[in-house]
This record gives sequence, C-alpha cells and structure tokens, in this order.
Amino acid sequence: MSVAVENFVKAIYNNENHDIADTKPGNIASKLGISNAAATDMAKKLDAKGLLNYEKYQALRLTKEGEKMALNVIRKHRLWEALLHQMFDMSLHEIHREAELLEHETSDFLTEKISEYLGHPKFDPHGDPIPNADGEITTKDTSIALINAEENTEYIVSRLMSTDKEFFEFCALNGIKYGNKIAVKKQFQNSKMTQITINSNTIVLNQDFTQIIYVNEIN
Amino acid sequence: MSVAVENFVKAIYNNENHDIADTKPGNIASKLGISNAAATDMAKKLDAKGLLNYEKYQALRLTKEGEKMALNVIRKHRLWEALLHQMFDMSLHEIHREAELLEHETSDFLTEKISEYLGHPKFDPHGDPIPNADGEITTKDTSIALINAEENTEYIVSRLMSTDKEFFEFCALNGIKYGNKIAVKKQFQNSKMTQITINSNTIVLNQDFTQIIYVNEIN
DNA sequence: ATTAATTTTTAAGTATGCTTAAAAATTTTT
DNA sequence: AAAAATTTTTAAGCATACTTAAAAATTAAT
Repeated sequence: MSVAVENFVKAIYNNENHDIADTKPGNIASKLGISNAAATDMAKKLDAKGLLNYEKYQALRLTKEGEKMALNVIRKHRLWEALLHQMFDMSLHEIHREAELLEHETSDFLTEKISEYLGHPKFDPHGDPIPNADGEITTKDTSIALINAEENTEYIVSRLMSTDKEFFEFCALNGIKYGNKIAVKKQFQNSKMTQITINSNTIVLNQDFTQIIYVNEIN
Repeated sequence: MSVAVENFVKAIYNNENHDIADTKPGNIASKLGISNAAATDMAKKLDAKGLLNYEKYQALRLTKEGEKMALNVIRKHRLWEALLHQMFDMSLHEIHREAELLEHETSDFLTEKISEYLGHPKFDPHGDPIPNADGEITTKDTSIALINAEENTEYIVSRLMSTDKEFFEFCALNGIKYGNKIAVKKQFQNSKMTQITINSNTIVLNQDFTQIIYVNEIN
C-alpha cells in the first residue's frame, strides 16, 4: 500500500489509542498536514478497501485489517528508531525523523533481521512498545528493582523512565542505554540495593534508580 | 526529488557508465519497466528541470546536476548494501533488493552516519565503488599482495575479487568478509607469503589468495 | 432554541507518473 | 535505394493524492 495510505491508518491508530484528538477527518488532516477535503476523500477510498469504516460526519474507525496495517508500520518505525539510536547514537528527535521515512520502504524480511539483531526488543528508545511480527503489543519489561536474581542474569535495557537530566548523565557515563546488555544481581536478599554490571564494570544502585531502569529478558 | 526521477537519472547514469545499452528512451524504459512513451515524457520533464539534455530521437545525456543526483542515490544504495551485508549477513541479492527501496528515503545526514560507522568504505560488497559525499569516485583499494608492511597494519576488507566457491568458503570460515578488519604483515621480505590476522586468528596466505583480497586503509 | 462558528462534505481542478494506440521518424534488411 | 522492422513521439486517458471554494451539516454559544 502507498505511503499516503500507511500514514493515514497510522494517524488514525495513534489518535484512537494514544493521542487526545478524535479520529474525525479534520484531526487526521491536520496531523498529516493535508486539507480536510483530502482526508474525507481518502477516508472514502479506504472504506472501499476495507481498511476502515467511514460514515458521514462520524469518527473514522479502523477495521481489523486497517489496524494490522497500522501496527505493521508502527513496528517498523520503532525498530528503526531502536536500531539508529543504538548504532549511530542519534538523538530521539533525529531517529524519529529518519524512521518516519524508512518505515514505508522496509520489507518484512528486513524488519525481522533488525528485530533479531536487537534481541527482539519490546520497547523503542522513547519507551513506546514495539508490536511483534503478528501486530501484538506484549509489554513485559520490568524495572530492575523487581528482579530477584541471586546470580548475575543478563537483560537488555528497554527504557529509562525519567526526565531527570542528572539521571541521564549518570546513565550515559555508565553505559546504561537503550539496547545495551546489563547483568543484574540482587546484592543481598532483603536489601534495596541492586548490583549491575555493564561492560565488566560493576556498580550498585539504590531504589531511586532501579525503579526507573527497565529491562527485557534476553530470549 | 521523487523516486521516479531518482531512478530515471540513476538508470541513465548506469547505462552511460557501466552497462552496454545506450541511453535512448527505449533502453531506459525497459530497464525501469515502464513504457517508451512514459520514458520520453519523463525525459522532457527532466530536461525542463535541468537534469538532462533531451533532443528528439537522440540519446539522453545527464547534465552535471543530473549526474550529481545519480551519484548521490548510488552512494546511498551502496552504503546500504554494505551496512546490511555486514550487520545482518544478508546475501548479495537480498541487500540489493532492500537498498533499491531504502536509497530514496535516506537523508544525507543518515548517509554520513552509515559511512562513518563502516569506516568510509570505498567499495560495496559487490565490489562496486562508493562515491564520496561530493559524488566523486576515488577508487584506491589495494590487493593485500601489494602491501609491504613490516609490522601488523590494520585494514578493512573492501572486496573479494573471485567467483570461486572454494575461495568464498575459505573466506567465510576465516572471517574474511566485506567490512571486517584484518591486520596484514609481510611474513618475510622477498617472500610471496602474507600473514593476516582476523579476530586474533593468524593465518598465512600465498599469492593465489592475496591477489584477490582487496582492502582499504583505515582512516 | 436560534444564531453563530466550526467542521465536514461535495465539486471542480491540478501535478505526477503511468497506460495504450496511432503517427512519425529512424534504423535495419534486402 | 526501397521496403520492412523497429523505435520514438504524440495524443488521449487513467489513478493517486492532493488543492481551493462553496454548500451542507454539525457543534457551540448566547
């Protein structure tokens, strides 16, 4: 399907699920930077294609098929963001800009290669969940505060749930970064301290930090 | 510029420089899988845009600007091939297919990131030269047979100039692969044997092999 | 509950990048 | 050098994805 169609269903999906606005043509139009007339036009065409249900003056509702297409594009977008962030150390703003273009020209084959390379991450660097190849969102990462490993166990950093500058500086200094591997071990049972190892560098963190560092199991 | 335009100037460039066929509309059309009429049509439009010179019934000739656009797209294509081949171990056929799509949706910014990551390679995995950011092709790789290093010196494998299956199997077994780092040292002066080290694994090769393994200096 | 403001829809029109069919020019064959 | 074959061009037409302008419906304000 075309770039215009993919972006259209993606915009509806995001409005339906995350963003504030409803999914009437006007909101989709302003999100995509096109005229209201163009959005109504497209809505009729996609209704005919079975991707959404269009009824005059009503909000647009994606069909199962339309939602599947949206999730497929979102999966590609978020995997590109993850890859570009990890490999090239690009900023959150930069990876978004590039992923917005690449997402439409990426085969399912290449998408799986990227996912595999990254260890099938469940979240992108923004902390948004990455749908799996079947378009399901299975959010199962945990904060390392909740990990009870007696021995060192390896995980992949999935998100850093903070807006605190000092926390991010600390993370940068210690290699705690989206996609990186860290070994986690509860320092003492009953303790609130957790020991983590990154690149053979071991540090001990207290709850303030362990509660906001999220990881995925390595599968 | 659009995907159609980029592919059009790329096809002309390749016909002008590498392929057998001339650049009359018919040849470009069949290369792109469009009708002759469409090619003539496009040729007139691109003449008006200053990307090529169109004269009735004559071969199409790219202007400086058109050639620059073609080389920019070709650079992106070959860098993607290099990256996908090295990172995901994709076949030459697969990387070509993906690069054909990605090349049109890759910013110059991301292109430089990829080039940098790969150590600014001069050749892609097919052995085709990668134009630099200014659109210049500066082919300066050398076969390791010509390297006279007394001490171990590091290089990046740029191409394997062979069609021999056993040679490729030998390379695969020893990690001699496009984009990989190898250390080269002339085993004895006046000898035809060359010592190479890949991943702390040292082997000695004779001229049969050293003449067809090409490398670039690490910059 | 009207009126006013906003949104949605319809209608007409445009640029891009194709198509097929037929006319015109070129190239090849004899 | 003519005839035949091929290629190129022109012409008309189509789908996609937009635009602006005006009409119709909905939503918000008094």
